Amino acid sequence: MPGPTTGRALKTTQTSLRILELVLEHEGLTLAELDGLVDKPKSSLHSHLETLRGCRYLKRNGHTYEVSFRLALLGEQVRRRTRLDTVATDIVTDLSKRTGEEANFTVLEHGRLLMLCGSAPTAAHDDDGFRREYYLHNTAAGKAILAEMDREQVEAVLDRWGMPRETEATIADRDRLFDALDETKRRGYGIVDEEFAPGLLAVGATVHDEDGTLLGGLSVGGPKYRIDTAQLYGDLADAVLEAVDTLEQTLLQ
Amino acid sequence: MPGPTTGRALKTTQTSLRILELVLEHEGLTLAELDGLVDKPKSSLHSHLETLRGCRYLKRNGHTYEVSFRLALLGEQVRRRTRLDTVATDIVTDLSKRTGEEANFTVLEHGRLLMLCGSAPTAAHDDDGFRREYYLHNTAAGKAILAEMDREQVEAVLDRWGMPRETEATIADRDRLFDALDETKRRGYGIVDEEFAPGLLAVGATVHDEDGTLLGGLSVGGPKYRIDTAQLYGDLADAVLEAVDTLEQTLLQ
DNA sequence: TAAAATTATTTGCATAATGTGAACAGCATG
DNA sequence: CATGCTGTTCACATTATGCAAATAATTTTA
Repeated sequence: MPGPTTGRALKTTQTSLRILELVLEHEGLTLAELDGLVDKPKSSLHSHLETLRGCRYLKRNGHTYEVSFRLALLGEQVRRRTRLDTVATDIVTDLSKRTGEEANFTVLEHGRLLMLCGSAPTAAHDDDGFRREYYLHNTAAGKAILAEMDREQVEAVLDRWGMPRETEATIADRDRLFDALDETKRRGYGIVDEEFAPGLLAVGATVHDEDGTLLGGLSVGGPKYRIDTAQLYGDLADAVLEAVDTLEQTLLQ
Repeated sequence: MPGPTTGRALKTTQTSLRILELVLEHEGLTLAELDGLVDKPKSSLHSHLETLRGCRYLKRNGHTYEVSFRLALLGEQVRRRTRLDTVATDIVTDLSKRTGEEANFTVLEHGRLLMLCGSAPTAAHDDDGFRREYYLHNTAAGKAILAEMDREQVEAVLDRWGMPRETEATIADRDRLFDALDETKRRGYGIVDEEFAPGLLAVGATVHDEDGTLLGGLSVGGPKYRIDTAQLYGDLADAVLEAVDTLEQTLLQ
């Protein structure tokens, strides 16, 4: 599950963090329950849990472990560090109002998209227990991002995360994806036609740093019964590209 | 720095997490800079950093490491798990409006108080880089909480966290603290008179679970020039106790 | 442009720290 | 009172980590 690292990966840390995430995902676990989820002896799990507790990442009520509120505070620190969050929020709400559809801003990290701000989490399956974390191959913004990477980078992303099917329409074949990405590149923005969720159409485009670094993506979408093709490639696409522009402009102030 | 654990503490995990927190605190660090902060060889630090990156807790731009946004998402998961957050927010704003002073709700965790919701972080020194994390011995809610613990538990808290001076008035002596706690117990709520910040008066009381477990504290406070003693022990104290009551009532619905 | 300095990364080795399973303890249930 | 269940401890084997020095990559300086 942990990704590639330069140098030597510390397995102790890896399993500790995996356990932390399991506790978060399962909203409180006992040692015995964890024992069923992880292939390690109880005594090892015990050490990890108690170490995480000692470091104030976990706490316990009786026999069940829970993630500490401290994690929430630490997380907010991360948000506060950047202007990105507040700036994007305004632009996303504006984009949503203008188009009448749901909009969101996602950040590219480790080959996934994390929703920083936007409408309520979409219909996506809660596959990793977290929501708000998306693949690149089946999202509008994600495809726009992949289209900007060179083949090598794309392969690296796919190697790490695969191409899980979300719907019937999800592109699960590398060659077909590369074709789609060529098209995306020519077009200048990404499209998903029910590849992410049944009945969902969306447009997405990439957002860049002041020095051209890929930050993430902006996207709008809605149900197919409300949006037709002309709109998707027309008004909606224009709105997204315009929003990207204002966002990038605002960021370099 | 890590606290006591039952069982064996995993040092690898401990230092990994310490490094994570250092990166968060210092808003991006290079390996070389970290080398100055932690007493470990560069090669070890490298392994920890890269492991944390592999697990998507850190990312890097060039040579500087930063904490991933993912931590923000994980943190939000923690908040979303509980009703406490939303319920307390309403009551805190109400309390603040009624009294005209700043109010906040803090949660007890690992012998510290974490501000879950409330007015902007108070004038406290940013001693652990995080703000929003308070000691028990020099806060109104904290003293109310300590007053409910038995001596053994109080000693444990003090052993772990000490009694750092925040101001001249901060109680830095155990015996004097225990005297103050006896008084607090009789009174039914905690008071700080410039012990937390110069010129700041505050009242705080404990908040309990549906089954009587200590959850945290609610408090109101403001500058000395606006609040006199009669008010502090009168209207303000009453307001806090009333707010605690509604909060607890709402929680068990 | 070359040399120097600064940074990150790799590697082999010694050893400490972790993984392991079995034994122990603590608690509720029947 | 015994029987399950839970979590906790322990001694041992082994592996994974810490370490220091060497290498590589990069930037700075001359």
